[in-house]
Amino acid sequence: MKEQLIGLIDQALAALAERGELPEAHGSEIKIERTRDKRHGDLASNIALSLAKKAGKKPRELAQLICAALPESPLIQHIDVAGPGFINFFLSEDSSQAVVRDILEQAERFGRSNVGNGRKVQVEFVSANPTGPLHVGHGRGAALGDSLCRLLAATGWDVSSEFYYNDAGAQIDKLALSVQARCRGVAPGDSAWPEDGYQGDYIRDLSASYLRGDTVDAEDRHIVGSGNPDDLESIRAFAVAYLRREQDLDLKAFAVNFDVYFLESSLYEDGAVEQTVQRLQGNGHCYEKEAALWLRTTDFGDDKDRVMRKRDGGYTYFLPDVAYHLNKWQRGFERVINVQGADHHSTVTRVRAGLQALEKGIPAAWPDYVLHPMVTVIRDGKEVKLSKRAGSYVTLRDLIDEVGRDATRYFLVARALGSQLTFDINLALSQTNDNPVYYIQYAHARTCSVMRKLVQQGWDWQPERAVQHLSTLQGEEEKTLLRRLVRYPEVVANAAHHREPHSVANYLRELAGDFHAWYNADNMKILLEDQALRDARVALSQATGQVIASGLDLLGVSAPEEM
RNA sequence: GCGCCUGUAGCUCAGCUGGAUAGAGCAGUAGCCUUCUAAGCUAUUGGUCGGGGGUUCAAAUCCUCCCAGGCGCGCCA
Repeated sequence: MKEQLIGLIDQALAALAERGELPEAHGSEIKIERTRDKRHGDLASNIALSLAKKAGKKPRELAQLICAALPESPLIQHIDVAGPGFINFFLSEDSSQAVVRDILEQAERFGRSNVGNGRKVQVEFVSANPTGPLHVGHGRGAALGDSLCRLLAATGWDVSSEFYYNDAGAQIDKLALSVQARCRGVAPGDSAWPEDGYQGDYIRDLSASYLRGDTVDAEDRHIVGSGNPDDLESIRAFAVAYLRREQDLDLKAFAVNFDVYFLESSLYEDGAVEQTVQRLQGNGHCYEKEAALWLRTTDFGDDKDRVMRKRDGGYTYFLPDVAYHLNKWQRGFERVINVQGADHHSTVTRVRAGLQALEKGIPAAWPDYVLHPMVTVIRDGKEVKLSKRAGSYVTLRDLIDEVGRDATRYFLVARALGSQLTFDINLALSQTNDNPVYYIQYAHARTCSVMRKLVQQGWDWQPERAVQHLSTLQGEEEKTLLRRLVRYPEVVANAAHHREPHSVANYLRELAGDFHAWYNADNMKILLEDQALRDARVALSQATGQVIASGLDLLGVSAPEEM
């Protein structure tokens, strides 16, 4: 739609240039925008304002000239020059009514596009350590990452979702020691309790399970606890599997799936970590200092150099991170998006610097990061503290159990990325207008209810017949709803491009509002005796239901048929 | 101290990347169910867009300096 209008304006400008009314190479990009106010038409261009100076004419005068030079088009009903010199386009009714036909024909494909053109993109998210259950912060990452995957897939990308499983390193040692201590009856606070040990109740449950000799069936591993408190290796393997299984269950309850689980330990096993060190040293970006091996990341924009190999010979987390991202690059992902909590933002420059030092031709801004601040949870107006170590804790699963998956996902994804998110449990539980999840789902359920009632009354409805009567959709509320539906493909495309799922959530709330307003409008009834009117209104209702269902699916929220 | 993020109605937040009179929901006020789901609708009150300066036809949006809050600045991840 926009492209077609831009084409028309381009033709007009060329015609004016030919007549000498405009300089030949105006060099201004033609922009078309959705108007905010209905009185300004459907679309508007500021081209006359931005060209006025170069043309040596007053903006309104220039706008008039452009309008006069615009070719005729069936899309356009009429054109206005308004305000300081905007050109407002009022689209013909046919063009907005036609969206109903498009939606009914394309069904769930409506709104999808192919800008990605089958290119590969990887989205890494959650990537929680197997040292405890997932908390609400992970939930935000999961909701964002999964929605982002769906948006990218809807715009033609070949998406692979990945969970980086941090099953090696010091945190895991700490976990194993904490479990061992519990096995031996040592409790947090005792003198024998390991420093910085994990204190949560789940550690106690875990050790009891280990001592019983339980079998753990996780996604990728099956382990039997030996029950021997002295066997730290056995404890470690059991604990990792046990917590892995817990996280699998959390993610399943959240309806989040990953295509690939990548184990950090595999980077050690196949020598990738060692090769990465050698490559970095070979490239001359390393030096030894105080018995540690450093990478000169300051050569690549970092504010200080980083240790790769510690004095004790172990690697810092940073090095496997670089090896991991090299692996992603070698797998052919030209585009990688890492979704992380903002508390990890210092890794961004570090990982990129490490990749640059490899001298593999990786772009300096690769990979992309989506960083989200952490989540605070409030209940009854009071904050619920999150602390894994201390064990007072709102897990993701607690939240799903209490408020449901749909509400949890919606609230975690509906806020702008950069904002600190306050999850209000009471709000998520409320079943009124305050709660946008129910508001949107209710609109969808109503469209389904209309269809059920239609069948009950013995009428039939066929999309092919119905679309012939779309011109009867003349009410103000109907026009508003149509205008909203027309926008859906742009909303999806923009949300994917800017990596902002929340704009889909906002759009759906507005769409649901337009639908409810129409449904409740004076003298408005969908299921009328008059077949032409009934056909058209059912078509509009069905189209709205389809777009709501598609949009909710992008957020991972269900669209119930009745409530 | 340095870096990143945030500041918009009493509250929770949008604001389509520079456009026209800054918008929703909640809360407040006044109305709407013998009619397709009232988990809904209609009307209405409410603003120095944190503050100052700058850029231009045009700034909540871009630049700059302050103020306030969050996060980070480990041989932790």
